[in-house]
Amino acid sequence: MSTEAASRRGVPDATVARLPGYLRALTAFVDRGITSVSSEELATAAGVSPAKLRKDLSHLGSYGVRGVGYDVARLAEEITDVLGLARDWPVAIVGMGNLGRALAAYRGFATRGFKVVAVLDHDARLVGLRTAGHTVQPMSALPRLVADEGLAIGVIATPPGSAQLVADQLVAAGVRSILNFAPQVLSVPPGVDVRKVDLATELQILAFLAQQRDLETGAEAEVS
Amino acid sequence: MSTEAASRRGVPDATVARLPGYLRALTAFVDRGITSVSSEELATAAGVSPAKLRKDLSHLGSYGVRGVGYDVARLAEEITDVLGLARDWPVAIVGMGNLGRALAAYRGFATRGFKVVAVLDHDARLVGLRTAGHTVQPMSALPRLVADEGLAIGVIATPPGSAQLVADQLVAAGVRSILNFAPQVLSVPPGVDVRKVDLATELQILAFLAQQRDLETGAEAEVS
DNA sequence: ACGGCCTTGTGAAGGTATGCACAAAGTTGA
DNA sequence: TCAACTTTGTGCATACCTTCACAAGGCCGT
Repeated sequence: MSTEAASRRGVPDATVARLPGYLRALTAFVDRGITSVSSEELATAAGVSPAKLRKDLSHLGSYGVRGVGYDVARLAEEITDVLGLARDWPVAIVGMGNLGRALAAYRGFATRGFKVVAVLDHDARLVGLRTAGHTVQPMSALPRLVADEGLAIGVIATPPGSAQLVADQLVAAGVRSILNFAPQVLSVPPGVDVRKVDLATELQILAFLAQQRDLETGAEAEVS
Repeated sequence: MSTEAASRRGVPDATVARLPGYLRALTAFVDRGITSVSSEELATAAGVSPAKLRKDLSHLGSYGVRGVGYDVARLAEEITDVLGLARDWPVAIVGMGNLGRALAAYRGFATRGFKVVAVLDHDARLVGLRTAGHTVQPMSALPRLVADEGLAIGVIATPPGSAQLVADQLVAAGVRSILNFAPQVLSVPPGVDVRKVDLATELQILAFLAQQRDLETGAEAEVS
């Protein structure tokens, strides 16, 4: 894939991608007052197999007790630590269209280690408007946000045509983590991480699976 | 068109996940009036390596010409066909909160093989309201939508607490493809496909990568 | 007609991820 | 104290994915 592929700190990429799910399941157990879980219970709650869960957790160290299971609070803290969520990460959302406003209003940030410190838009007509408790700022505010607020993560919620420009501006300001909602491949220098969330891609994969299902069902019907 | 069923069944998951990206890049080439591309050009536009692209396309059959490249229109048509996008898939969006409304207003559906045939909400107070050209319908409308409109894909944009219930209702009505935006593991019977889009998970993965970067930079500084 | 030049398609190799099965290790109860 | 029980952690085998390197194959100029 990108620059440094494989595993960092010995934790495989596939495992890292599942850790947030484990953390969410653990948080739910905490809320229900459950203090200890087996790999089977946690795996079910997270939607994976017990073997996979144990293998994943083994990459973080030994935090379970044989014959008993895992201490919910301790494991949650360990995963929080590994993911780097012990502190809050300042996030800025760029692009105040429908999606940008919905993201700005999303309440899930605060409880999961993130804090929206600013919302921005390239369009001067939107600058100054208030939405979801934030005043829309111009792109020129980026350097100050990085310097004063420690802005570390940029969320791109613009139309695809503006996404690369916004990415360039984020990178120029010193942001090195980007979450891109625009259906557009971004080119960024080494040392900058980009992750992509794409509705159309997911739907198209579902369409493929659905068609596959229909074809196979038809084939079976023919055989029998 | 000739070797359909046989070759498509063997398309690896990882390849299927990249096909939408190739299709998008090809569409962009069509718009620019370009009729032929090499694996190198297409790979760059899609953000993958040329070798990976060629291997992926080889799973669909031989649609390139050695020494020349790929015919843009023909390859786009082939991928459209493999993904099952030759026809439009009827989609319903459930949950008219901020995210649901943003999704309902998203214009990318129509051009990519999907058609929003209905938006629904469990809350009776929202039923009847108009948003983005649709009238919000109650959940009880689902069976009719499946029967009359051929509804095939359900998008869940509800709070996590309602997601499982909505999934159950979708499945009961006959929907077998679900795109879940709620941070909640869904349990569905065999034969139903669920894909998940989760903002918080993606941000947490970015946080992990950012922390690794910081740690490694620090470590290098110590060494030198 | 044909040799030179390109780019595809693909075997082979290496690397990752997954699932199985069981030994290791801790707990519980008598 | 100790034996029986439970569940973790992990070695191994397998499947999957990616990358490399090059032979196969088609076009173009002469």
